[in-house]
Amino acid sequence: MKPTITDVAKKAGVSIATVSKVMNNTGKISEATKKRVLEIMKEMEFQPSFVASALKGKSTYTIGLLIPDLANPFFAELARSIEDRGHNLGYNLVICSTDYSMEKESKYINLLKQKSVDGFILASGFENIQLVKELMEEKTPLAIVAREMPALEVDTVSVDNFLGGYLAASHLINLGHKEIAIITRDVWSNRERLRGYRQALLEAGIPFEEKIDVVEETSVECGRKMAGKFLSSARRPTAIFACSDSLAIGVFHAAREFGLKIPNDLSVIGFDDTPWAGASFPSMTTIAQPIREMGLAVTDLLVKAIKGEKETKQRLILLPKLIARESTVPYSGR
Amino acid sequence: MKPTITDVAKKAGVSIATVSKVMNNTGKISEATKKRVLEIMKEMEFQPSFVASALKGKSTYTIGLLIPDLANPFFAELARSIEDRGHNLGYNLVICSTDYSMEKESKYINLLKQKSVDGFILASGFENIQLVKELMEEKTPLAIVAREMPALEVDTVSVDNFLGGYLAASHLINLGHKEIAIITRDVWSNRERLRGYRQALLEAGIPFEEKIDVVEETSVECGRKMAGKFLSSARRPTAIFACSDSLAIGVFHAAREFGLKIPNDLSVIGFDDTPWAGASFPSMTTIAQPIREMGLAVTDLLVKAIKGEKETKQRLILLPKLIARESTVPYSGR
DNA sequence: ATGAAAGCGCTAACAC
DNA sequence: GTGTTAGCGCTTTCAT
Repeated sequence: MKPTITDVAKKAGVSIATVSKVMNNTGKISEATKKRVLEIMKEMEFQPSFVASALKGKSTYTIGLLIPDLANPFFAELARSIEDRGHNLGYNLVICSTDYSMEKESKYINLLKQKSVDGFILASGFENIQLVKELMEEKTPLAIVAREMPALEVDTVSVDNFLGGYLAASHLINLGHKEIAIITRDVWSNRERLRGYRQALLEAGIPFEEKIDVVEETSVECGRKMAGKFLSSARRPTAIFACSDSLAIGVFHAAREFGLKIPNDLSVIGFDDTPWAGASFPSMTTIAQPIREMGLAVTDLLVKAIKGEKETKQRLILLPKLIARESTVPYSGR
Repeated sequence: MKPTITDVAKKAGVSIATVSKVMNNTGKISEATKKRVLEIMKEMEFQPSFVASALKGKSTYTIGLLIPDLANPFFAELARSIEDRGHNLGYNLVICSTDYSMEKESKYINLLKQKSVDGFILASGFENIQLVKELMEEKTPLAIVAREMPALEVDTVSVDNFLGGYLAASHLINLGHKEIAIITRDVWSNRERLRGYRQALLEAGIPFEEKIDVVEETSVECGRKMAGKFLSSARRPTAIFACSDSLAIGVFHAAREFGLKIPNDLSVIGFDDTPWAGASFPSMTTIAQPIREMGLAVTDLLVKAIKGEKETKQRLILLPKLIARESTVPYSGR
């Protein structure tokens, strides 16, 4: 069996209290005993049990991350950056994919509470606001990322999705496009992007003709199908703004099916700047989210909350950036 | 504070032992008290603490997953499938990215052992065999996925990488290619693919001319650079087998830089069948790994081991499949 | 500077 | 059927 604090104490000829103090660097102990105990611990390969100390009310050094889908490159990257910062700060990550299901959200939250995680990071797509409120009332440390909850006083790191949509549409408008379609999804972030898109059209005096398509799922296939609808319509758009890179890839496919060349026959802009964007052909113009920075920042926020080092809550809004590549060009008549 | 077993016992007017028995459905209790206790538990929203029961030697219902990089689509997908099956069986997943570093491997293993995870799933890229041996000696439940450790008696789920390499090379050979280069990486899975490639060449009587390039990292950029070397060489290959889809995407880029059309001037085949493969242009011929099946199977194996339901260890080898798309065509002279 | 002892919330013998 | 009790491995007062 693994050695326990009692084994160490016995071997060192001291009490378990002394060993505990040495481990935690608390209380007063003579240099001599400290050194001896430390040696014995090394010798026995003693590893204190987190479970036992957690039971005494200390941290589990584990944080729960709830995201819609780990297999989605955006969330995978986000999770990775949270993992990195977490590990640096001594925390492990339990990851749960919710598939945008409120049922799973509350199931996982409850489960992780039973496991005494130190806190939660809730990522974009977390829909159950009521649950968030309950967590806050219980004073469970909590931070939100890639999502905003305007009505709640909660630490948040997000990207300005409105600006992102605005940038995307403005880019196309500046290139001379007037028939600009948008493919979006009915989730919070996409709704903001849509607002930004509308605002840009409005400012440019382009009539807003409901060239909107709402997909059920953020997938290449959905993007393809929806783009197909646009491309087969009477007045087909000269540019399409897809609210995610994978949707945009779907647009690429649809364009090929219709014998349309990107970017000459159709400009396409995506969102996220996942690796796909740079790897596609032609390479994709897109709106980059500072994913890594978001992950790092939200982890710092949560850990500070866990440690009680913070007084005031904050909202950090990072700005997206236009990455102009090859899939968008000036409009050149029909 | 959250109610404890004592609170419930008090309110129900029974002993904590009774409550415990009701919770765990053990021992003998009258239907009447059982019902009453259950009601009180619901009423108080009592959630038993995993930490406390773990301290008594029971499961933590947490499994540790060690993978090279969560942000890599292959591993993200694998992790997601493990997560799914794990959740169905009542387990949570702590994910640690090792970046192929033995140092991180042992750091995370130790940390998770302190946290009393029930078992480990070690994915491809786990290099520290010695560490695996130690875990086995300690009887820590353990399973390996997407990787083989031929010398170890350990539950394993992997894909036949040799066959994968063989399939890829054979496909190109059957298309009439004779100058077939390979871009690979010095990790276990890729070494096997290389062996398969060599075997196919051997059988076809094609002299093996060391048209091999070993990259340091599985990235688009590395693929691009390495392919560049081949394409600028005197006798440039007519086909390239890249040992991963991202590497293959790099080859796509390089080809464009050299003014070569895929597939007419150069056939390219990848490995993994990540979403990139279907989404690329032209769409990529590749070798598909049954990622999801691997994740499910390895989780089942581990959980059985944790529960002590299994006698014998096993190795499950799933077979890869050629997905023929557009990036490979028959060789048609220069 | 060190140790004895009282738990943290729960499980599992064992007694009644 | 139900309750008493002794821990699991550790932290933390409070004596000494």
